[in-house]
Order: sequence, then C-alpha cells, then structure tokens
Amino acid sequence: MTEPALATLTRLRTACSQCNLRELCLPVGLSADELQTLDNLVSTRRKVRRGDSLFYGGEPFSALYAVRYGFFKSTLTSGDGREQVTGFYMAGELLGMDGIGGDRHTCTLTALEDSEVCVMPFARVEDLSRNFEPLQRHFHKVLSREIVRDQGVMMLLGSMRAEERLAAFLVNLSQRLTARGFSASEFVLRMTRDEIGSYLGMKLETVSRLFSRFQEDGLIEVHQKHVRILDIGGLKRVMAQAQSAP
Amino acid sequence: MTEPALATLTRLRTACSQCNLRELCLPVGLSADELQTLDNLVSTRRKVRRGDSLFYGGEPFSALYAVRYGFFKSTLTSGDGREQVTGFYMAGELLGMDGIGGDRHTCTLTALEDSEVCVMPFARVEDLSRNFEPLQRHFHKVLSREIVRDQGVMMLLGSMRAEERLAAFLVNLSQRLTARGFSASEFVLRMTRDEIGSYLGMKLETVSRLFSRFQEDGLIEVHQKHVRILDIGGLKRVMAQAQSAP
DNA sequence: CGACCCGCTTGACCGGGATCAAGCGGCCGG
DNA sequence: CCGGCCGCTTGATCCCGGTCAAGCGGGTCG
Repeated sequence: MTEPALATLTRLRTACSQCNLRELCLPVGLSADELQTLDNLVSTRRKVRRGDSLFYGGEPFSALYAVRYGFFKSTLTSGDGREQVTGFYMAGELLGMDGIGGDRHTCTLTALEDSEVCVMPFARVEDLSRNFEPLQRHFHKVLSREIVRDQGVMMLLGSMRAEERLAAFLVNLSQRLTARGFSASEFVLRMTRDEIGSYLGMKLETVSRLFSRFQEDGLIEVHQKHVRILDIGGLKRVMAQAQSAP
Repeated sequence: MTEPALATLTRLRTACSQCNLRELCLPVGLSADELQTLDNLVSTRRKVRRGDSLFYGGEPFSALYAVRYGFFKSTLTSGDGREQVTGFYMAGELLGMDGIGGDRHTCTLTALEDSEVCVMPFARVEDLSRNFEPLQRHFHKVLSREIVRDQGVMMLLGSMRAEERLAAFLVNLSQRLTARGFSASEFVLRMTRDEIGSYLGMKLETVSRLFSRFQEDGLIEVHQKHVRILDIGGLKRVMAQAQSAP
C-alpha cells in the first residue's frame, strides 16, 4: 500500500460519518447528512498504552475524548492520598467531562489495556454545538447521562450490600459489552480485583470471596480475569434482593 | 400598593439581572449587559410547600429549576423500593439536570422547607445557549460541576469511614451556607437523621451517635436540628484522617 | 524458556456499624 | 394549652465485611 493511500484511509477512518462506533458515541441519532457536519469535530487520534494515562487530575482541560477501542478507568485521589475508582469506560464512551467545570481535570484517566481515543478539542465541540442543534442536544444528553450514571453508583454504594453491588456490576458490564457486539455471557475483566473493589466500596478480598461464592451458587464461572455468566437472572435477583421479609 | 404596581414589581424581581442570587446561579460571571439577555430565560416562579415534590422520578422532563429560596433533597428509588438520597440543594443551585438525558426525570425532588424555584423551560435554555456563548459556556460548566460533585460523593461513600463522611458533610454544608451569607458556624439542619444517613450510606442511629461523639470531642454542639460548629479545623482533620499509622 | 513478581484465593480473627429495643422530648395540630 | 406522634438518643448485641496472613499460579519480561 503506498503512503498516500494509507493517509487517505486514515483520514477516512477519522471521520465520524465513517466510524462504526457512531451508534454508541457522541453522534448517536444523527442522519447521514448531519453526520457530515461532525467530520471535523475530531482533531486527531491518540493511542494510550496499557498503564499510561490519558490525563491526570489537576491537568488543564482542553478536550473531550471518545474511546475508539480499549478500556479505561477513572480515579479520584483525595487530599490524604486515598484513591477511588469512579468509573470504567469502553468503546464509544466519552471521557473528560469532569474538566469542563473548573478548566482542569479532576480525575485521572488510565488505560487498562492498549487503547485509542478520538480527541475533540472542547472549543470545537462548543462551536459546533452552537451552530448545529442536533449535536447540542445530544451533547447535553451525554452530560446528563453521566450525572444519572453517577447517581446510580451512589445508590449502589449507599444502600446496597457487597454481594448486591458485585452482582449489579457484573450485570452492567454484561449489558454494555452486549451493546458493543461482544458476548453477554463470557468476557475478560480488564481491571484487577483491587480496582473493582475500589469502585464498589469494598476490599479486594471481599471481591474475590464473592466471586467464589457466586461460582459455588452456580451464577458464574470465574477463573482469574475470565468470567462466564451462567445465570443472569440469578444475578439480577441477587442485585435486588433487598431484605424482603415482612 | 395598586395592582399594576405589584405586577411590575414581580416582573422586575423575576429578571435574572435583578436577582440577588445571580452570583450563585446560572448567570455567574456575566456582565450587566449580558445579564439582560437572560431576562427571558425564566418563564415563571413556582412555590413548593415543605414535603411537596417539584417533580417525581419517571415524570417527563421539560424544564430546569433554580432554587430561589428554600431547601430540597433529591432521591432515587431503586426497583425494589429502596430510597437513596442523592443530594441536597439550596438557593442558587440548579435542579433537574438528570432529566435531560432520557427526557424524563430519574430522581424525585422534594422540598424540605417551604421553597421557591425559577422555572427555565429547557428548550429556552438550549435556544439561548446556541445564540449566546457565555450562557452556553456557563451551562456546560454547571453540568460538569454536578458530575464532579457526584464523583466526590462516590469517593465519600466508597473510601471513607462513617465519622469521616459525617465530618465531610458538615464541612460542606458550612461552606455552602457561608457562600450564601449565612453563618458558617451555626445553622439548622433541614433534613432528618434518616435523610443524612441515606445520603452518607449509614443508618440514622449511626448519624445520631456520631453527632454525640463529635459533641463529646468538642467539635460541635448539637441540639436536635440545631448545629453549632466549634472546631472546623478539627472536623477537617477527622475528615482526612486516613488510617495514618505506620 | 524460565524465574520472579504481582494479582488472586482462602483462612482466621476482629471490629465498625447495623440491628433491635426502649425511652425521651419537641413540635404540631386540635 | 395539651396530647400524641414523630424524630432523636442511647444501650445491647450481632454480623458483614475488613484486616492480617499465607500460599499459589499465571503472565510477563529478561
């Protein structure tokens, strides 16, 4: 393949209108025509190696990022050094929205496997939003959904027991993977037990023990990072099993 | 006072440019000129009696609300009926952003004292945003700050001990009251122990016991809903006291 | 290909906060 | 002004999940 041909291919693949993630990403719900307008939303791509960070808490904010492929965690570090995992992000999801409010990022985004993101300079996002109502509407929805997602986590952490939280986590993961065309029942965890634990407000030993318990109960099969869901209905039942005694 | 004069007064007071909350509310940071542009952002006012709800989870979304005076809690109800308090809101804060993403509200907003809000039809917010860059920028910041706030709560719930959470809650409350010109050290809690507990992921008995402990330790004085903060530095120390043993 | 390190599992024990229970008192409505 | 109820406090006990500890195994890097 000659050099110019390669460049063209890359250019083509950079366009939102050609991206196979458009059904999951910022341009959700736009018509083919409308999508053309977005083709200069993304300035560049950026690869992030496993273990490297896309940005750090405290860094100046300048752009949003859409995950093309890979897997990220976001972490918040408190004054006294404690680290809290605040989310996991996969293909088509938007990163960096925490930075808009204070012009610097509040959390750190770290790749849990080799990943690539689309870089969308925020000034450009706002420009296009002002001139292109469908994008504006959708961008607001994405921001709002992040708020709703966070509130869901608050409910998880505030009112559910450890086993309910882990079941909810697995169900959520399975659903998001399904939406991306992966198997709903068999997947590889990209994060460690410690990271799951931090996200769910429990210790890594508890995560490990609960995985074992779920396995004994025939709900899942676990082998290190490999998980196979055997009984999704059972997991959903665990997740909602509020002490239902009279 | 004649009827027309009263109407005029009301009209005047409805304008953002005349509102004494503008430093806390949506129009933060706008010049006097720019503020004029916002004067038709607010369609009406709405009073909400203590105990009544501004909107319920599941209701169609149509507007954002800015608190003029009063105090609100937001709650999320899970499938199995458990209720989680996800936030408390006071004058100048924006309500209803959870509804943008799915065109219906996900949480319920209930007044904890007699309150009043400005109603801002969301279509109008988006219209004005498209034509008025400073509002757009600020609106995005408000949305982002809500995300950051929620992440802070996730850190609270996920990685702090009960006494650290309650200390953080009191410090936060004190700071927000100060910003509104109230005493930083003496205030009346508008919410019950149960509501504080739900928000902080603990039981009402634990909240009560911790209040008593803080009082014994000379950090605060509590008498039912009356709280006086005696040692804000001490509270901040409790809040960050990660097990700092070697 | 092989060794080492890191992440995972599992056990034993402990303790913070939940649960259950009882009594008090402030506030609201009659 | 008075009675009742709801919200708060406090005690006793329990148990879930944290902590400490030890060993294993698999993936990664030399």
